[in-house]
Amino acid sequence: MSVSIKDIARRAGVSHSTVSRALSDSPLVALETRQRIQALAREMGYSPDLQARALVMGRTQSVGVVVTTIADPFVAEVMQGIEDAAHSANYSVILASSQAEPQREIEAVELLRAKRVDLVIVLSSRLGALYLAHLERIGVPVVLINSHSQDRGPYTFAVTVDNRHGGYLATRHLVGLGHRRIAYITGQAHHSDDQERLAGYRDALAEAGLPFDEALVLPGDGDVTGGQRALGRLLALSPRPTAVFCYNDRTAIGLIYAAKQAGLALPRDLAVVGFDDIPFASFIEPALTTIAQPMAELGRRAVEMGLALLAEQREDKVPAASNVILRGRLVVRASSGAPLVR
Amino acid sequence: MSVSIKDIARRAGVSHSTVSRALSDSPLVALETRQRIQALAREMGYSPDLQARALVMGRTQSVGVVVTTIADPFVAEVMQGIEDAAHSANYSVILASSQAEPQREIEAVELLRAKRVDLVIVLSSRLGALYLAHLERIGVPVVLINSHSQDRGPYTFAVTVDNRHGGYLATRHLVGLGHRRIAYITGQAHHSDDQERLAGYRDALAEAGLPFDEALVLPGDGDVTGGQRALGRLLALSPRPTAVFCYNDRTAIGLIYAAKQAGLALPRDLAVVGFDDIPFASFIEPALTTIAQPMAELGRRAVEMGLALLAEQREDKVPAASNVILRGRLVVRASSGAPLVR
DNA sequence: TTGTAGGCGTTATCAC
DNA sequence: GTGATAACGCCTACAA
Repeated sequence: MSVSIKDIARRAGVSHSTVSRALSDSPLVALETRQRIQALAREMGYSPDLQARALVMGRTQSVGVVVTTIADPFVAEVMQGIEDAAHSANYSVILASSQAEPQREIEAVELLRAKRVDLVIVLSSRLGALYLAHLERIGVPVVLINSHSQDRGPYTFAVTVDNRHGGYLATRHLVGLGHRRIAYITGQAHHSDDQERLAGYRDALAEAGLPFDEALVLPGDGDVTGGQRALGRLLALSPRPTAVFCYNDRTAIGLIYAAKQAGLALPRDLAVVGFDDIPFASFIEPALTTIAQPMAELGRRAVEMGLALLAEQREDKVPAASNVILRGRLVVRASSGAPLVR
Repeated sequence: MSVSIKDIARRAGVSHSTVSRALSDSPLVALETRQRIQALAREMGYSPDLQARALVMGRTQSVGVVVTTIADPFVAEVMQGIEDAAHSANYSVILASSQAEPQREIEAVELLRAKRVDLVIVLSSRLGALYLAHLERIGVPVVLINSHSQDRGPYTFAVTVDNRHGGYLATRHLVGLGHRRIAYITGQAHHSDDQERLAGYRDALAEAGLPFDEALVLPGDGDVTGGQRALGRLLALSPRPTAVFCYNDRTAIGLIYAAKQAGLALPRDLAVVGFDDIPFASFIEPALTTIAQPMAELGRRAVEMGLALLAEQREDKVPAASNVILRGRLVVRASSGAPLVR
């Protein structure tokens, strides 16, 4: 079928080991033969079998990525960063998506293990301890992106965005505009990202000497629909909040959509701040003020950290790496409005 | 490192071939031993090495996907469909992104070839004949999604959306609302998708007995910025068009954004129709009327077609498959407005 | 400077 | 029923 080093060896009248050496440009083989063989290989359309090589080398030069769904702009952007960094390091990317179904999550990990990837990156967030244990049995470094886990194995690390700081920035911005009653719409329940953003929200309130009011924390689900549904509860509050910080942009977009349908004038009647800065945040009306996550960078850093861990693991060193925490930045657009006049 | 069938064989006191058979549940091995070995394998945390298996089986059970960038909502949605179908068929997905750089496009194909993927899916659209030739040297079935190519090899097929029909639907919708001067904003130059959508636009005009006016075809670039820039030329036309059909949603979003900034009231001053129905099409203001492409289905069908081709190739049959053309559907939202009163 | 031989983890084809 | 043995394509001691 496909041409192998043996085929080349036969045509070149040398042994296959000489071909192998020549193709890896080994100085052990005479320059003349080396070039002759390389030319021949090109002419014959040789393509090395990476699997065969991986089998003997004990490394596949590939990184496995577990996502819930790739059809999420946030995930896709991070993926872009991963692909980019992997490519630079001469690694390839194997994608496994779990659709957030526990069963498929296990299958995904099992697949990556069987593929003998050198490194696993998980971009799922909601991983239980059991799942994590399963993940670590795979025996290669694991890097979690924006996912928390208290007890990790020795080669498991995380790259996260500083949620608490982001929540603080968002809320401080609203406080700075003069808002006193600021609501928060949560993401999925019991999600640590959510807890941290909420903590940042409380930090900013405390700093401004504003009381924290449990009633201003409204449940969302991290998606557009959650934002839409939250509007009703928000309008029912009395006095009505003048501003709202949303767990993420999708929630904010849903909220804005519902608010406009309800006849509110934004941002005058309600200032809105999101989180993520997904690609379309600037194209909704009003354009969304948000905390920009360095998505591609999250991906890049995860790969870099993983490769560093891999190197250390190979030398049996205790990993010197530590978790990476990147800060997001406040992007002010129209949805948070002008300073409040009272 | 990792436990192999030989390790299991040693512990079970049998030969490694028996273990191999037992693990594939072969009836050749006694039920009792079979179960004993399977239990042992589970206990020892055995994971089959897919590469070793692939080496001897001559198939990797993996599909390679070439994209320009995964950080494009359209691409991501199609990818979702691909991953889904691949998973169902017990195939894994290897992602290679080209960033639309010719150099990396070649590298991507080379990588997939070296990985010995059983099937390649290309989602890039702007592929030259040279690139295609390179692609076919890989020797496995190739399925193009939304990409055209006049001369293909025997195992190269395409899954496309019916661009002409989509362009027709979009334009007919505007005609039906009473518009007589309808502009078209193109995508990237010389892109066959673009030519086809334009052809559909002309079909609808012709059907309605409206003249085709070259001056109403304005250059875009397939992205948001192209739409933004097109507004100026559109406003300079006299008489000014009352409606516009855009090559894709991103173009339409850019146009709408610029139009609002210029003080136009949409859709009253200008009715807009896009193409794709990307996730946020319904959240911009006014919500975008568009042609919905069955994105996930494009991906699924590509995988199915590829696997069918693979089966035929293995039996050395002339492929019975033919290109698949899926129709998009018109999704009417606010941006195309109410019927024109004149 | 080159060739020979062994092995990576599988499956498959023989014998027994 | 089970066990040797070869083979897949590659790399790498070790020998020559």
